Amino acid sequence: MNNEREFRTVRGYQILDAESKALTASMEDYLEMIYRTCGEEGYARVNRLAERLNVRPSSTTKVIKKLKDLGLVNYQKYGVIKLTEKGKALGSFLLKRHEVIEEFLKILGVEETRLKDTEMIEHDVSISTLRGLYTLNRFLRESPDVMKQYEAFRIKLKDSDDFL
Amino acid sequence: MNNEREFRTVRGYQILDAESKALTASMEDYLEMIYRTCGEEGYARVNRLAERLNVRPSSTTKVIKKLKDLGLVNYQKYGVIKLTEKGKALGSFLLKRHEVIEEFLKILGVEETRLKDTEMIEHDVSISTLRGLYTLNRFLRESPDVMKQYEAFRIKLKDSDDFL
DNA sequence: AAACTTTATTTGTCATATCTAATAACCAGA
DNA sequence: TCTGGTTATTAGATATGACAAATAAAGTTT
Repeated sequence: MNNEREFRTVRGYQILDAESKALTASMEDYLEMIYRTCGEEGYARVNRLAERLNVRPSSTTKVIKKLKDLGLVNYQKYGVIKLTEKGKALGSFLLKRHEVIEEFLKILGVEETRLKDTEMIEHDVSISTLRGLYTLNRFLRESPDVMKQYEAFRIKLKDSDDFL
Repeated sequence: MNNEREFRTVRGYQILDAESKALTASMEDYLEMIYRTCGEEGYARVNRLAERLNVRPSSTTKVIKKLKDLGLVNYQKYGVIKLTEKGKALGSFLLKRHEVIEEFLKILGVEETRLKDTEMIEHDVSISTLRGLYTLNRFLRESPDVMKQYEAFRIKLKDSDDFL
């Protein structure tokens, strides 16, 4: 048997991805938040981002510089942060991705940890998985009867709980 | 409106989690692989783990030491690695979690990147999400008719593709 | 038991992503 | 225009998790 599937540590993938020039998870978080903030407030600033992301302004400055180097934002020292076209496109994808995952977790019935789970998971889903989630969301959204069956099943299982 | 949800970067959560003494993603990978390997081969060794995880033995040594400090494995220099009772319990949970996620991705129709996605996502799901996935897997597994509907829906959507 | 092979450890490096403390630039009111 | 408050940057520190190269211990073979 060649049952040796290619396992990797998470960090292994991060290194792999960094080589193919994608954003890091952290940069994705910042970009997504810039996109949100520009949408809601017209522009973004270091302190505002830091506040919304629960990090220090100094950390934010560093990341903004990287995003600028990648041509995703326009920015100069002490100024406002705005997205380039490229940044808007990416930002909009990131936000959409977030929403797809969050909707899915809502369907699953995750309440308490939904935002946290979304923020953890969003960086790690491939396009393929994301499409799958999107499709499943739609399927369940558009089939209320199935959704009802599912909810009934969930409740039924709640007591006869053989896992966890 | 107090619409200020508590956003965090991934690293933000990692730091939060580290304080509550959980394993890091990396340590989980190693522990899961030790569990697999002990199951399949009776025991684990540094080189074997390094090989299966696609890392270097030197990296492995470091992590094994940490797992030992946490009371999850028995190990001494140049020896074999075995799980403590605590380690077995955790390892078994980690493997189960892996399987739940992988089954779900299979249902979603993720093929190419299924293993990779699983390995990325598994560290990031809460118990609550995991339960949800487990339940959904069972629901779909036990309702072949719904599964068929879902597959039909997926195929129908494939052409009229309004997302990605 | 000496030589050779396999296995594992040590040491030092690199990159990411955070933080704190000190400093600098900007801006508005008196 | 000076000056105080806000905003942002810089510099230096810490932690994680990976790597390679050199070294050391253990095991095997004759």
